[in-house]
Amino acid sequence: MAADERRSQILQIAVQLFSQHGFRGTTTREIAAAAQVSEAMVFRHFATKQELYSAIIDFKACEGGLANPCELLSEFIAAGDDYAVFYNLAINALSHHHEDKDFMRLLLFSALEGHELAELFFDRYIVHFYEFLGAYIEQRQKEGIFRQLQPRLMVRSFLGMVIHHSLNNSLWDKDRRLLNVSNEEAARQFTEILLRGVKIKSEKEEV
Amino acid sequence: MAADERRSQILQIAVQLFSQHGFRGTTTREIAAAAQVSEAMVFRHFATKQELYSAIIDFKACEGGLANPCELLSEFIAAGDDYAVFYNLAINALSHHHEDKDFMRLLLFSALEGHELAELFFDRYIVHFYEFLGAYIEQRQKEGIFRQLQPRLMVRSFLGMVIHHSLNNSLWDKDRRLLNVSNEEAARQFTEILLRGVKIKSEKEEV
DNA sequence: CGGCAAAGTAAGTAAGTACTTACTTTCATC
DNA sequence: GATGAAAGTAAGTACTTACTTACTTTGCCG
Repeated sequence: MAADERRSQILQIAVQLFSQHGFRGTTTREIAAAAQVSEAMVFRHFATKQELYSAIIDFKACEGGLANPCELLSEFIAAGDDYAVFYNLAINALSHHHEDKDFMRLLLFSALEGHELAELFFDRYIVHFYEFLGAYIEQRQKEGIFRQLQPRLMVRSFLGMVIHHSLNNSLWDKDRRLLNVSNEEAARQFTEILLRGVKIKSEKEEV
Repeated sequence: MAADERRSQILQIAVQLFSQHGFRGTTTREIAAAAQVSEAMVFRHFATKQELYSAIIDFKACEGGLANPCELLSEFIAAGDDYAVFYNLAINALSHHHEDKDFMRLLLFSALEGHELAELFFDRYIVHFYEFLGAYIEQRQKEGIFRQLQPRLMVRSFLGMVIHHSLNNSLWDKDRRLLNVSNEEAARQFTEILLRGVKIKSEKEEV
């Protein structure tokens, strides 16, 4: 097998194992066995276990666990369609989380274990996202559509509903004993609650 | 030192270490060193590392990381004061999370690592909490105060805002670069957003 | 005091751990 | 078909891990 081929194979297997058991809970032997090569092969491609973990950061972060929301949302923002902005944000996040559970686990593990992935992801994505959505909210406030609440606290409220829901689904309530709703239904309700909660007057009043 | 005294000392130290580094990331040697006893002493009190971890479950779960909300909220529920119900719920949770960060980390680690604490906590507290608050919401819907949304999805929305906020504060945004608000302010805004979002008519319209 | 159980330890053990070394296989190119 | 570099491995190394054993100290009660 070609070098870079093997390298990326090992990397993908490592992603799975690290996301399932964390950095300290995953052994290089396990990684080698899962990739069906000798341990020495792993260390030929990644000098240390830490370097392998760092490579995962680039791999996963570049893959774009959270796709740039600017492009996704720009048309709805231009149209001033608040519902579409938040609904699409939610549905996009929820389905991403559902499809790539490894990434969420990886992120949580790295935050708990204090690895750099957590910080890097925060700086590279979360901060920008708060700026982006915060700016939009501020504009809607100036336009007299949204109430004068702290924009970033609105961002946090909405992200909270969405992310907490994903977290629950993939960590505690895997068999949906507690709450079994489709992503669409959840996204719709989160959006409705937020918009009714922050808009100055609700134009529509359907149930 | 008396046996049970030492036992609980080791236990408390183990809580700290396990919550900081997880089960696999914490060694029995570290625990012994932190308690300033020999490793053999640890194994006299807890036959295995796993047993020590299980003892933590009982210790922390009984300590009541999430105090029974029924008592806390019953007077506001009786008075029909929705704002007080949700505000007090939020402020109580936020300050608990702030004071006992170990517990949240322990819970997250155990969910990720697949230990029994996660399941036990879910069964013993979360399920009942959803039932309790869900029932209240259902009643308010029958009284024509709340809109006909899925009660448990409302619970999730509100818990999402609160818990996600705590999680952010203690995992990613420790220095409050992204959002720096008091617990009171956060609780107030989460409550306002939820209640405006789910009530049929908003009686008050102050900014 | 003497005795004795409980509190405590030093120094192990066997099975991991990350990582290395010294060697063999594969295979495209001249 | 010979050659040489890259792909691959078996068998280590030095150290850590959870857990044990055989022993010493402490303090209380008659």
